[in-house]
Amino acid sequence: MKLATWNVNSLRVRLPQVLDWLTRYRPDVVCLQETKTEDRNFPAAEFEAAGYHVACSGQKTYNGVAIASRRPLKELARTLPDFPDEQKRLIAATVDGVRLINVYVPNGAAVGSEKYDYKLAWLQSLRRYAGVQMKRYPKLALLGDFNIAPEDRDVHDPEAWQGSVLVSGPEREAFRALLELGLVDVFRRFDQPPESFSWWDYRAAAFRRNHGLRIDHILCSRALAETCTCCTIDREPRALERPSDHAPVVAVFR
DNA sequence: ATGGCTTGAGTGTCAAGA
Repeated sequence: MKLATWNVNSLRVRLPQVLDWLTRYRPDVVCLQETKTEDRNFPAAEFEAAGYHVACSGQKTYNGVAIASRRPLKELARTLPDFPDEQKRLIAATVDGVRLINVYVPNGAAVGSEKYDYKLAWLQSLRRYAGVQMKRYPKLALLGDFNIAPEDRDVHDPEAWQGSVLVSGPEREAFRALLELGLVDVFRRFDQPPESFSWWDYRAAAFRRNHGLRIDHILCSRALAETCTCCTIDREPRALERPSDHAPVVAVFR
């Protein structure tokens, strides 16, 4: 199984790039974030024509997540059980016995802000949900845009970013708490190029200068991680005209 | 240099992203 995650920053704008990427890379499953599309406007027909089943949870203007899968999507869930919230940031489904939890973790705006507190509370609730789901589904992937760079090597300029949102201590602790459930960051299971990032600011030629962060992740239960044969970041779509600011992350399982 | 681009909403200009 080839599994991917991609924050597309507006599915309406990025749909041609997404469909082209699906046609060329043929992932079995792709998890999308920041679709910014209400469910009634979701381009389901285009995905189905490309050979994918789709499930979405979207809203106007902000957030929104979706899963496209070549095999049927079962046991769909769209909420964190103990976190009542209007923001559409999670969608879970089972594909061929593998549980997939696709998340768009809140950005957090600035350390100490209301949005930052909301991010940490959301992550605490996610940890509880992931723990419960892992007991029920031995093969599980928690993947998406985590808006956290877990270590300094995931940051182009750790000194400049020191203590700020996306890298702050409490955010990294929340990420480690997910790993402590037994989840594995499969990207780090393999040798990777130095300065591997998944997001680059649109401004200041950040992509050209590789001024990025690694904030998009594929975390797998041990049983699933054991079958992972590679995990890579595909930088190509980031170099296109009118790109998303995020690149897809892809993992392959035998 | 707290800017720098991009998107959606909506038609002037701002919030939000990371």
